[in-house]
Amino acid sequence: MPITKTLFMEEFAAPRAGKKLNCSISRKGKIMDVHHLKIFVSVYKNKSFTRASEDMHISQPTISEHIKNLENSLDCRLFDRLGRSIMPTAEGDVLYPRALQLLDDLDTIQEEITDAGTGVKGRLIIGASTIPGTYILPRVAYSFKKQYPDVAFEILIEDSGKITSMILQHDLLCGIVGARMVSDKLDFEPLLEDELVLVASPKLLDKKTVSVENLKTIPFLQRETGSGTRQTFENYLEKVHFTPETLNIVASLGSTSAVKQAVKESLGASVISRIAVQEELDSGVLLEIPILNNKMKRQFYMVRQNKRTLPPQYRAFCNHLKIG
Amino acid sequence: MPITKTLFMEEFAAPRAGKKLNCSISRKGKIMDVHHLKIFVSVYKNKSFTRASEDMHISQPTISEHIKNLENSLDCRLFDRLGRSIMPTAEGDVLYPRALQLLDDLDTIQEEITDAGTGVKGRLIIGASTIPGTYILPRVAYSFKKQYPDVAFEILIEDSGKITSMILQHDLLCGIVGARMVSDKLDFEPLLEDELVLVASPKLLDKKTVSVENLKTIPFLQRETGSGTRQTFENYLEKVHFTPETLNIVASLGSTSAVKQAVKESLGASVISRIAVQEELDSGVLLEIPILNNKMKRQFYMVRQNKRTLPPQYRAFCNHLKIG
DNA sequence: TAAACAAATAGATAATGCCGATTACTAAAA
DNA sequence: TTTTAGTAATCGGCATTATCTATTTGTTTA
Repeated sequence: MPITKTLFMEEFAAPRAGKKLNCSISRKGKIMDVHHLKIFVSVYKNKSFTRASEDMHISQPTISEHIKNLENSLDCRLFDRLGRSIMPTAEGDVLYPRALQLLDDLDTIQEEITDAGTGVKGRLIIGASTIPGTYILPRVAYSFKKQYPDVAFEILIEDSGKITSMILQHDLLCGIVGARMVSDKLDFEPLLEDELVLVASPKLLDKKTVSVENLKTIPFLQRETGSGTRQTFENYLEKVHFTPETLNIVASLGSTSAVKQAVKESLGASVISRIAVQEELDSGVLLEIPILNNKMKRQFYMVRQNKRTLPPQYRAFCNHLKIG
Repeated sequence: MPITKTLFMEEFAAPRAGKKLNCSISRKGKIMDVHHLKIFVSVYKNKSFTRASEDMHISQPTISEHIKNLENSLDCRLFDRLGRSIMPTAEGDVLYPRALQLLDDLDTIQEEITDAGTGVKGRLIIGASTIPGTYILPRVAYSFKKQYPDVAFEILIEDSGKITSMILQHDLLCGIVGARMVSDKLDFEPLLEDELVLVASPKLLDKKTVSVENLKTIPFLQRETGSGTRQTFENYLEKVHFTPETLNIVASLGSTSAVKQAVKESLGASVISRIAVQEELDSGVLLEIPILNNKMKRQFYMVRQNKRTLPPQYRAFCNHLKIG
């Protein structure tokens, strides 16, 4: 979504008019470069070509040559050669402070680049599907922020399919999802295991267990296509040779909490992440009904483009997830 | 004097501590140069090495090479190569606006240098001895300012010797003096002719003319050593085989107006530029006493170091003097 | 799978940077 | 004046770098 897209595309997309052929046909083709400026500054400070050459550990003829080049590219004299000594011209006097400034700016840029590559700070946008985004990431974000206070942590919750495709389109750098997608561009790294459990309101069902076959007799609530929960469930059904179409689907809902709410209101049963219903199970509002001889394990993955370089705050976050 | 010295020496003299061996032992010895940055900017804008190469009229491998160099010198990746496309890394995103800024600054410097070499503006300090500084330059300055309003005109009045030596020491770029000095470093260009006249108060003398011989009978006021007026006068005496020591010197004074005042008060006679006493001669306060068969002509010169490059406002002033 | 496209690599050549030795010039000293 | 010392410019040559074309490698699309 545009929220995150701007992160990468803002200036990248701007064509910026003007300043076209400014490097085309200059007198000698030579352009004022950084090295020239460094030498100029040294000559100006030392008031001597020879002393500048000692200062910079290069030969005096090289200094002469570079100053000449610089003078040619600027089309002016920078120093009057007076025999025993030199004096800067008006142009030299103008150039000197600017050159110092420019070299300073260059150093600053170098520092900023280094910092951008090592400083754990800035926006950290993690895409996540419902379960990790709601029940896992907030905790992780808290402890991460404590360690790296300069990071602005943002959690973007969409279903697993949406998150994955955003990463494919470079709208997002990494995410935590509950379903793998076949793509050789993406890395999926297993993070933690979850279990889907069949839950129902005690008013709807009070059986202790069900067999797979019995499933088709139960009114059923399901998630939308693209949901990792749904995909895990369907994979499970396939594995146990149960045709999903024979389920008695009473509704398709767009979020875990919507499904949970509907289950609480006895509209049907559903399979939901244990982690998302743990509270309700503990309090007895919902009932877990084990399926005979089977568990629906599912894995959450960290997903990212395998070719993209992650900024340091993202790398730190990935480490944080694996370690703590 | 320090007033003008600062013009050339201010930053020139400052050694500026710190930032010593910062260019010494970097990984590949390569330094981020302007050309690299231009190529980087083009790649970033075009989102493609190939399109950047077309844009800049160099080959694609050259672009690859330069980006690689830049990446090495910054010790980071700037673009992730994704196969068909590229995306800037966080470092690339940081570098881009800075690089644009830096290239802009460079252009600005070029413009400023050009301007410094052609723009008739800024301080214009003209050294002058008493006569030209008092009776000629103010008029010239007025008409010059009218033509070039951006010039700050300053007249520094010292005697001819002082002005000339300041120019020799680079404390001044040009001056107008009434006496030549033998030096192969200086250019003296004749500007205008003046005449020294023998003047006295009517109370002191009422002769119509005097002979050279009669001079020793007259109480005489003279200028200090270094004065162009005095030197011209002594040259004259030498030419007519008159020994200056035989003059009846009653006082040596430090300025033309001091001498003039003293003459008015009948302390003695003196030789003064006609231009400086024209008013008094016209009104009859002072009397011009021609010396038989002789005129004391003297020349004013524009003087400057022959090796120094003059800034544009100085060149414009020199032209102005010759023409108008 | 083949075709098209983009960047990386390789090998060759031209341009440039850099050096040491020398020259030319100036200023100071003998 | 001549000599000496100091400083920048020039020269010839070597080393490095920039750039090119041709090719390879890898990715995406048909």
